[in-house]
Amino acid sequence: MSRTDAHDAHDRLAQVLRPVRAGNGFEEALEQVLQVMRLGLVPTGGRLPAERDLAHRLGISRVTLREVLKVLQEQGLVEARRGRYGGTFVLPRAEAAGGDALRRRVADVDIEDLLRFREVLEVGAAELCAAHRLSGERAGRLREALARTHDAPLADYRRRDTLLHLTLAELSGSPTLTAQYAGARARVNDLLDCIPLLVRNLEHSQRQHTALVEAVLDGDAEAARAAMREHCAGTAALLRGFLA
Amino acid sequence: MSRTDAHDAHDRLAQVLRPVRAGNGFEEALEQVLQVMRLGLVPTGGRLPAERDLAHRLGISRVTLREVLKVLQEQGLVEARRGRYGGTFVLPRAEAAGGDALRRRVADVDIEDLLRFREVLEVGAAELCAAHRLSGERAGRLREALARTHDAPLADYRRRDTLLHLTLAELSGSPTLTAQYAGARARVNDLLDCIPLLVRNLEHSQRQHTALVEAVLDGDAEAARAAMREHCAGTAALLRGFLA
DNA sequence: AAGCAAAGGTCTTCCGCCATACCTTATGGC
DNA sequence: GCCATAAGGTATGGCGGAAGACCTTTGCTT
Repeated sequence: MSRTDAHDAHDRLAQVLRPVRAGNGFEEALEQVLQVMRLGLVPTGGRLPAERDLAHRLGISRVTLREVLKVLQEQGLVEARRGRYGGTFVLPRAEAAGGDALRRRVADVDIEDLLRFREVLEVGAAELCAAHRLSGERAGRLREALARTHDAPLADYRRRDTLLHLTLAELSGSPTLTAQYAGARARVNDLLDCIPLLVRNLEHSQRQHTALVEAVLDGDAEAARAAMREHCAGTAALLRGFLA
Repeated sequence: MSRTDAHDAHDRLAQVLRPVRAGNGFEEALEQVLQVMRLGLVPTGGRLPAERDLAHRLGISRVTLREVLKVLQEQGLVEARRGRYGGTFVLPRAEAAGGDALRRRVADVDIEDLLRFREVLEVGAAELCAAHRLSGERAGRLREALARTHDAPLADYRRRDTLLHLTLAELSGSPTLTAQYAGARARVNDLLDCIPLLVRNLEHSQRQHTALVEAVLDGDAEAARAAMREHCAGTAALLRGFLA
């Protein structure tokens, strides 16, 4: 083994060998539940899965999950209701709520890393979808998701936007890609929560969405990729501008 | 919340809420160490990081790591040497060794998912690298990695090929992308280990590598993307052909 | 030849998390 | 109006894994 080889290998080990569990099980579970809320998969007022179910899905014990939910309750993010048809419900975000936690999370995000990774996933998903030529039912889901962003009240725009992109990721046909995108998008949403929502950007975004969906449905991979790249570049520029 | 909305959310929760720890810490650590070996980051005869160091990097205790290493020793994959300048060394693969484990791992891989995800990452990395216009030192690393695949003995080709692609991923400037690619590539290598290595494919692969690197160094994003997509499609077709 | 340093090998203590069972509350159906 | 049911709330015992100190081996350095 040459010297260069050894050097390369050493550097790479550092990149590949990552902690097998980021923090303890509790923290990871907390991140996941927060992710579900940040992605808007459970909207304000909606109910999270029952504790037993959720714990099972996350692969943790109910005791640990309840630790997580306790924290979320204390932060005023969710509310537990007892009795049949009870559950854990997502509360409307009380502005300041979680502000500290948010700022802390955002502080140690590598923004360039995130934006690049996100772009790669999104552009790739768009291209795959276009190349597949989405079948009727799937094309319908995409159109539906797009339409929902159009008649969205301002307060729900981010959520429906997220859902549109998530739909595209799903339709790419790679569950791994979907999961990775979900994680990346949750982090992007954290960043977006730190900057103002400008109506002008929103309109621009709408046009790009429309062009993107059309390209995908036309099976025009080139155009789909270009549209998505432009769309991502827009968000990226916005975030870099406000946060850099 | 409309019915459709609820339905979507339910389906998506299943995709996003994944077990917080796939198996126990031991199994995850085993996967990671195997990954390092499968990627060829530590070549045959090479030494893994010291136990204390490795355990620290993986975020597990030394006791647990030693469980992992014990298994690898029993499988004849590594050898422990005591004393100063001792360590855990990777043994030459004794053909049958790990064959069972390999077949088991391969059996429950979603091949389409993996190949799609891999293509997205690779194509994205190539495009990012081309768009960045690699600086001198970084361009040098890429050229170096390419040259190493050219004068590779057949037995070491897979490893150097992996290292070339890994270099490209690194140069994309997104650590997350690098890490994800490493994981995906380790799984791809598992699949490749199940099929014969054809010299004809290898030559073809070489030409594609050369074209790819040239495009990247030229800063021609279009060409880089096209070259990489073709390259991935080649491997994918090969794997689908042999394993489908 | 002595000894120091760096590695693997061993042991003990303690905490976190899991599994399980059971209690309490609220609602809709009979 | 009762009560079955589905949800959250509580308590207990057991085990896996983390932390850290220590022992043993070996080879280079002086």
